[in-house]
Amino acid sequence: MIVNYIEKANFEDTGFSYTLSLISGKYKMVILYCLMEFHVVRYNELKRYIKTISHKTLSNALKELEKDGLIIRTEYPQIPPKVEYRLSNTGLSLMNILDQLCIWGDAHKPKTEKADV
Amino acid sequence: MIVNYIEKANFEDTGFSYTLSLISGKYKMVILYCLMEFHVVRYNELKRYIKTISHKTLSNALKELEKDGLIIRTEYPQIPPKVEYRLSNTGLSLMNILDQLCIWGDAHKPKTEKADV
DNA sequence: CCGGATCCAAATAGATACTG
DNA sequence: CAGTATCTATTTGGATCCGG
Repeated sequence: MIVNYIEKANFEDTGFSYTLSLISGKYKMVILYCLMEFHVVRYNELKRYIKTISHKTLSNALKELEKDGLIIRTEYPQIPPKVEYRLSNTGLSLMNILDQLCIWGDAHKPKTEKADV
Repeated sequence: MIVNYIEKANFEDTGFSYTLSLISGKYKMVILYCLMEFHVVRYNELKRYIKTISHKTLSNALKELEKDGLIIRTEYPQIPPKVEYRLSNTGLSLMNILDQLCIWGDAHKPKTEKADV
């Protein structure tokens, strides 16, 4: 199945590119991991966890993750506002796979200055 | 293990980000799939397979893939030059994992107007 | 044939100010 | 509190010319 990618108009419409499009961007994965760790997180809480993220990047990423069905946004209509984010089941199922990328990466990552270099 | 990402300076130095850095870019995956399919491929051959890739993008991608140890470049010192590319064992081992991303993506990709294809 | 070098366009990310 | 709007900086990919 993997082979068809080349023929398929440069893999625009493949499952692989679809998956990658969900997690592309500098911070989406970090957000997902935060949600996995803390289960239910409010907007500013998330922003505090991911210290270096900007407002715009965070809010764009959250909107896309929600649109793609990986996370669930719950808004409480009150003053002051309260919004909570958490992983959907789809999001959770993706995390299992992404975890394998971590393991592979840890195994193959070049050791920095330790072993020999 | 996955949880430490948030603490780890925004996951700069994690296995996950390392893995993603290897395959980031618009065409790296396509190149890897080509090599997986055709085993040993010359530069211009590759360029013909991936019709829309530009010269610069292809050569940059190949250099990085080689530097990262995913592919092997063999140069034949002759006129005209001949250079062959193929997957390394490391590259091959990564493909197994990436294949799972394809499968997940195919399973979760929203169907577009066509029931099945 | 293989690719480097250069210049340009597009996409992505960050800083900051503002709003219900 | 939870965002949006705007303007800029950085990164990325593409087109083209040149050289061994």
